[in-house]
Amino acid sequence: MPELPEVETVRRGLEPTLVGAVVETVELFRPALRIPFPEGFAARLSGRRIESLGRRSKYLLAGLDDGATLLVHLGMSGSLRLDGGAAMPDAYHHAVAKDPAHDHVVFHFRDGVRLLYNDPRRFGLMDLVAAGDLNADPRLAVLGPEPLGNAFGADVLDAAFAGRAAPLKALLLDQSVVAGLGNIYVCEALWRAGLSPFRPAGSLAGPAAAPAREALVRAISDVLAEAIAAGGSSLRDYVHADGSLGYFQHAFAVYDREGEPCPRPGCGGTIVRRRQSGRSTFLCERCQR
DNA sequence: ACAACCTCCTGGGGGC
DNA sequence: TGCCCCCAGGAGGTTG
Repeated sequence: MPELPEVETVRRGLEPTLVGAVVETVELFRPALRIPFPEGFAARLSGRRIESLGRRSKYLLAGLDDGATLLVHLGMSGSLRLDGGAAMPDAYHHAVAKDPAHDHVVFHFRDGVRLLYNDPRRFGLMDLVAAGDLNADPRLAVLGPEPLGNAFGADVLDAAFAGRAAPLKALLLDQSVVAGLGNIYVCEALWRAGLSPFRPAGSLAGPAAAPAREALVRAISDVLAEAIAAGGSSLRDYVHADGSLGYFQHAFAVYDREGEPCPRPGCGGTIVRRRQSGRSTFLCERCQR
């Protein structure tokens, strides 16, 4: 589910409560999500103070006071919700849609504060990475640059696209090219840049395509920044840490908008849905080339 | 190396 | 109301 803007929204929602908090106990209701929980997961977390809450791509990274890192990925349908505690507004308890059947992990903190990990499809994962070089973890080591960071730019795309016959969309979904994009934001960024998801990536390499690459970089950065500002997109399962919803889905130009008019001024095209390597792609075939 | 599958899992929605 | 099929925001693995 959650792509970079949703994970970042969750991170920001959790940070004020979690940083400085001490884990009292952890309840596990199943042996595994996408992968098994590591040996002694609950015991290793118990008593640990959370020193930081970061994000890399779609991973949440909770730095612990023993130097280890709790790594959390929400997969397609995972969510993290805070519950309880004196600081929690009453309204919160009404906003949260309770779904105890899929609350697979509950972290208990002081004063009755709980953090619930809910994930109907169980494509998410949690793991503990021992103290040391976090970026050497194989899951993080393969990731490309953060799309909102200084290391990402048109030159990165030039190198990634050169000589590639794969469609543009496939490379933007490749987390080793640029980290954090998923189906929604790739569709949206390509529409903004006026580029077809089916176009061979190699056609965007080289000096002649530099303006198109610049437009694409701008489109990616803009759509992600706007989505974060809107609290992400809530489709099916995604909710904020406080149970409220994002609203960037209302700003989609193409995603899930099959049959609607292309919002580009003067275009006059219609949004279509196409099958691309087993997944849905939304685009306007009139203005995306 | 690269590109095109396939798979993990469950729930919601549409069609009949 | 019920059933069946299709669909879903990710990503790692396998196959040619």
